Amino acid sequence: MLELAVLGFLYDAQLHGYDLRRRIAALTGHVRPIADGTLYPLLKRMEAAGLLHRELQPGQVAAPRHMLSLTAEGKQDLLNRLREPDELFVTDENRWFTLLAFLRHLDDPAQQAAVLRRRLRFLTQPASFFWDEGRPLRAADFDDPFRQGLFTIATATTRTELEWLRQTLVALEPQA
Amino acid sequence: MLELAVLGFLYDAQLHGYDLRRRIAALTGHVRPIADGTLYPLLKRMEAAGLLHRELQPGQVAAPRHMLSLTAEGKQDLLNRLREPDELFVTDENRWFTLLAFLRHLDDPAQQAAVLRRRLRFLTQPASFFWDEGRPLRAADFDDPFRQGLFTIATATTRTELEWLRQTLVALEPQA
DNA sequence: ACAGGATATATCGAGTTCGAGGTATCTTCC
DNA sequence: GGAAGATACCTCGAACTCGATATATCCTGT
Repeated sequence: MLELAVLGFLYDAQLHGYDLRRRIAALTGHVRPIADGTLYPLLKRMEAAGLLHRELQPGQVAAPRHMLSLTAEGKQDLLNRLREPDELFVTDENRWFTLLAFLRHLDDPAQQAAVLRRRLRFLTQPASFFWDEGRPLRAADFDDPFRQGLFTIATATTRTELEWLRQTLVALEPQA
Repeated sequence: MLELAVLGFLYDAQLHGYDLRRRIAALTGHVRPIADGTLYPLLKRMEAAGLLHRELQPGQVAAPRHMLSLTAEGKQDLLNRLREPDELFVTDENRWFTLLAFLRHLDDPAQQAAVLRRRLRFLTQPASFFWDEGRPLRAADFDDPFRQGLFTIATATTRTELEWLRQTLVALEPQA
């Protein structure tokens, strides 16, 4: 997920690590300020893999910045990840949102639609947070307000997303 | 998060590892079937820490089951985690949902309300997925449908949750 | 003049997680 | 009778993440 976010942000603009870090923190939900010890080694790995290019820009504001940009290979890698995301990116809320943030980079509406269809398929499968003997439990099966809240929030989210998905698919698939 | 889920499920009933694994997979969103290699070592660590008790139940259905239950210390540990969750459990969607699933075990309505208030405080802070020069960007700042969808879904979710939080707080805090 | 905080990058060790592989039993279907 | 698949547990190495620690500059307030 982190790699996708790095690639996605750099597709638009050159950034330095510190800036990248703030943007990723905001995107993944203000929520999960990724550690220095995670980001900088990741950037080195990605540079070593030929996805990133690094350019030293001495003393702009404070310490010298390492301006990062995508190589041709890095751009291609981003597009591949967007076109054929791992199943986890379709099923996991956080990863799916990260993918959505950058799906516009995938230039072909048909390919964008195909990704949305995978999410649609996932969301329309029967699901529940709790099961008893193979039977899915519903909000009415609980008397505590917290699990009811869980269901209330999840249901509202799913309904909103399904509505958006269907509308957007109509716009992306002109005649079908 | 995993530890909280293990403690939460075992607070209600004895379970064996395999069953626990299915329940956790369903709760964390069908989405993230945790690996054997994660769960079993975790259970061993928790047993070594005195949180779990293990009892061998030979050949019920297939291989012998290790029925797990909470020790007194394990129950206390769950209640502590629910009463004073780390900040990440308040801000990260997945963790917060896990916490919500078991908040009923915390018997005191005042303590439950205090936890909900922390979430309320977090959700009412200004937030955005994207920023430009310190200014939060809004849905209208984007012309691609995917980022607009991101905002649409997030807004709907937050509104639903805020409504639920406020209603539930009224019920939990009788006169205040 | 100097402290504190933001900017900016980096490394290291400890702890976690994943994925692949292994073992064994029971049930179902052909 | 045998294969396949679900049940049930386990270990190991590779990879990753976090938190602590370090360094250095610039800006702001006192």
